[in-house]
Amino acid sequence: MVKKDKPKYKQIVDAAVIVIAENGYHQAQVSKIAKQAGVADGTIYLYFKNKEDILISVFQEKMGMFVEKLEHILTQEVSASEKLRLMIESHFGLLSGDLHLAIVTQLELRQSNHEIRMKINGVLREYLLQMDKILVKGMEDGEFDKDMDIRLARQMVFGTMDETITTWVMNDHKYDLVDLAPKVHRLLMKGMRA
Amino acid sequence: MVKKDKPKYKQIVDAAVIVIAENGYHQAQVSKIAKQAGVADGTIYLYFKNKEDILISVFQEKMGMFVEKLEHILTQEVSASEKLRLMIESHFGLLSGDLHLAIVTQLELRQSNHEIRMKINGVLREYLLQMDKILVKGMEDGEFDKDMDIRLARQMVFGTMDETITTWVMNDHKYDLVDLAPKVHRLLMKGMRA
Amino acid sequence: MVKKDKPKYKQIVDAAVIVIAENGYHQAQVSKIAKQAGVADGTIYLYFKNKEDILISVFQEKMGMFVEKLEHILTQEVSASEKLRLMIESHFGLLSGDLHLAIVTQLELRQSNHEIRMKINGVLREYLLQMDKILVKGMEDGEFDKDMDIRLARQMVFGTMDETITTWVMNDHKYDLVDLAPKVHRLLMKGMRA
Amino acid sequence: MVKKDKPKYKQIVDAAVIVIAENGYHQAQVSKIAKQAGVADGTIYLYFKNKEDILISVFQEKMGMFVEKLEHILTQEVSASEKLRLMIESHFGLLSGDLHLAIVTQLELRQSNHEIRMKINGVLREYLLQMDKILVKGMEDGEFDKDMDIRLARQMVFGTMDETITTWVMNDHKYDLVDLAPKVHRLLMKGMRA
DNA sequence: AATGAATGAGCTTTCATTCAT
DNA sequence: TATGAATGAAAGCTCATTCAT
Repeated sequence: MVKKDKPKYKQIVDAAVIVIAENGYHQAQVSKIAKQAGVADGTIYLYFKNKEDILISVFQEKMGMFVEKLEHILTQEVSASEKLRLMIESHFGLLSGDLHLAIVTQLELRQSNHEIRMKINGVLREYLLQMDKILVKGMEDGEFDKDMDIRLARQMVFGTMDETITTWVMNDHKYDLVDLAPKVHRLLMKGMRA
Repeated sequence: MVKKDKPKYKQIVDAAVIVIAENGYHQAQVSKIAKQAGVADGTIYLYFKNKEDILISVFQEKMGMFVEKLEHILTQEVSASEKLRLMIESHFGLLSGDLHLAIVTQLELRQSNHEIRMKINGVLREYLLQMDKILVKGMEDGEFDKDMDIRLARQMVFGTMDETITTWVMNDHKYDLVDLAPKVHRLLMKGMRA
Repeated sequence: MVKKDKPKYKQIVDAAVIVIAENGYHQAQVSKIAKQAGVADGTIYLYFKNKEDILISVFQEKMGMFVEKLEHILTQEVSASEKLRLMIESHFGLLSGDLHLAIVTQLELRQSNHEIRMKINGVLREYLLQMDKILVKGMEDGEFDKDMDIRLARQMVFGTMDETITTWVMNDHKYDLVDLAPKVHRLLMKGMRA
Repeated sequence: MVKKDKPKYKQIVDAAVIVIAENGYHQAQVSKIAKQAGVADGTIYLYFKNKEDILISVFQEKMGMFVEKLEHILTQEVSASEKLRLMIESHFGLLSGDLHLAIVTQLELRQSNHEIRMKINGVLREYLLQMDKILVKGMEDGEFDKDMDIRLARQMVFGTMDETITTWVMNDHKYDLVDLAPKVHRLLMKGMRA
């Protein structure tokens, strides 16, 4: 049984999300995370190399949920456009359902230093690669414009989603994020349609 | 002559950009900025209230250039689509021409704490308001889809640009950013066209 | 076991007395106190909220000895005049026995800022209240002048003692302070006698 | 014409008293004193060696008034007891008439460092020497107890006065200080009477 | 495995003093 | 004489990490 499977590992990761969301990135001290997790400060270091390792693990563990959902969507027998819609909806849905997580990924974790952000980007890459598969499929099937620059298209899709979520978080979740999914989908589709 | 017009004010702001770009946000100590600016540590405090004030001033001073360019574009007698193209080109151009600034705005300044980012967002808002004017104009003139949600459209435009620039910065400016402007414009236009 | 009972608490308070006495109030840096106490700088902050808290604690801990002695004297079955004598003798004796403490209370701690001195005065008040009990008892028993203004009498007693001790400290303890107690007692008694 | 006679010298000393009284010793920066005096920071250093020199000068200039009054009292053809009464009354009167000065001498200046306080004590000595003359005269004339220890008596007189004034200042001058003079005189006289 | 007391490096800001004008 | 912009040394406090128990 590896460390990641032990109950305290997840306990600490979840505690980190809560502490960061409630206190902000710069006020999320290791001792606070330990207290929230119900363990001693020193115990943290039996499961994580250092504080940075906790933060990256938070992103890995949680991003994993997004990748899994996306992989599931990819196996479905529907059009690329529909897959895109499902992805947006699922992405918005996951964050709507965990406000702490939304705050952490959209606002707080972006305050981390260069090195951590680079490692986070490594984790994010996997998600973007899956996203690319939808775009490629759509172009092959003639649903999306064959002349699209894949990278630009991906940046538009991800940039639009990201900007939409961040605005929603910064407006204190005043409106329903998932309700926006169809509109965002339609807007993006118009841009990419063949 | 107010403080902002004195040569040392700009000297320190420019030094801050260089130091933050080269050392990262968290390694940009006041003493480093002072040294780069060629003044004593204490001199900084004759021109800025505190460190936070330096960082916000960096954003204000530099963002000012973007707003000015955009205001100039808005006065031109061209179509909304053409204005959008000019905006993207000008935005990409300014950052291409100052790699330090690009690093600072796209990566480093986002690591600042909540309070500073809120103030930065205040400055950014002005830019987004100008951007909205282009979108509204386009919708009124029948160039852009009259049924667009302005906020979503703005998020798509800004999100796409932002994501494109950040990717470029994180890839060490390996390719020419301005060259991407027409493609980004075309992609966004397709999405917004009437 | 509360913080005040832990050995390091007293260790740090005692170190503070020595450092302040030997270096002066304004040269008593936290790092010096930590070094003298044989702990790390950070350890100080496990036992004290901040530097101010150390200084107030010094006064509280040490003044506590004076109050205890005085309370003991008050329980004794002797005349008010004799209690006054015992108080003066005991007060002079405690400071004679700890020259560092004498310097700190008579000279250095008075250089502290307004806020600290106000808190110190709070501690001192308890001592003065006990002192008042002696004066009231003496007036009730007909030993002291019944028409005395209690506040003025207390100011004479405390002012004379304080001035006597301060002069002794500033003269580098050249003579024996306790030897002066009977004379001071006689002088004060003459002033207050019925 | 020496520096002390120039108008700016007194201007700065008076400014210092006001600034210290209104802001507290530790918030009385040189620049604040300069501003209050209506001169440039640098000008201060044309009249005073350093900040310490300003503070000592404040005490010298103001204490001079007390010594002059006392010298005048000494020339009068009255009993020692009456001289003592005049001294207390005049001392209380001068401070009652200049609340800023009272705050500065009784509270703020005592926060200065060891060195400054030593120099202040030098100035004070002159006053105490004059005070001794009254006590000696009283003992020679048989008004005061011939067996008194002069130093102790002086400490009682000065300590009582000082404690009385400080209490009055700390109680925000709620009552009239000069009104207390006769009572203080009577109390001290009882203690010293032959 | 778990604890938590102890460590100590690191940084912003103030302000007395100087000196070129 | 007078100015005031510039200087730069100095210190309290935090918190990630360790390690003896």
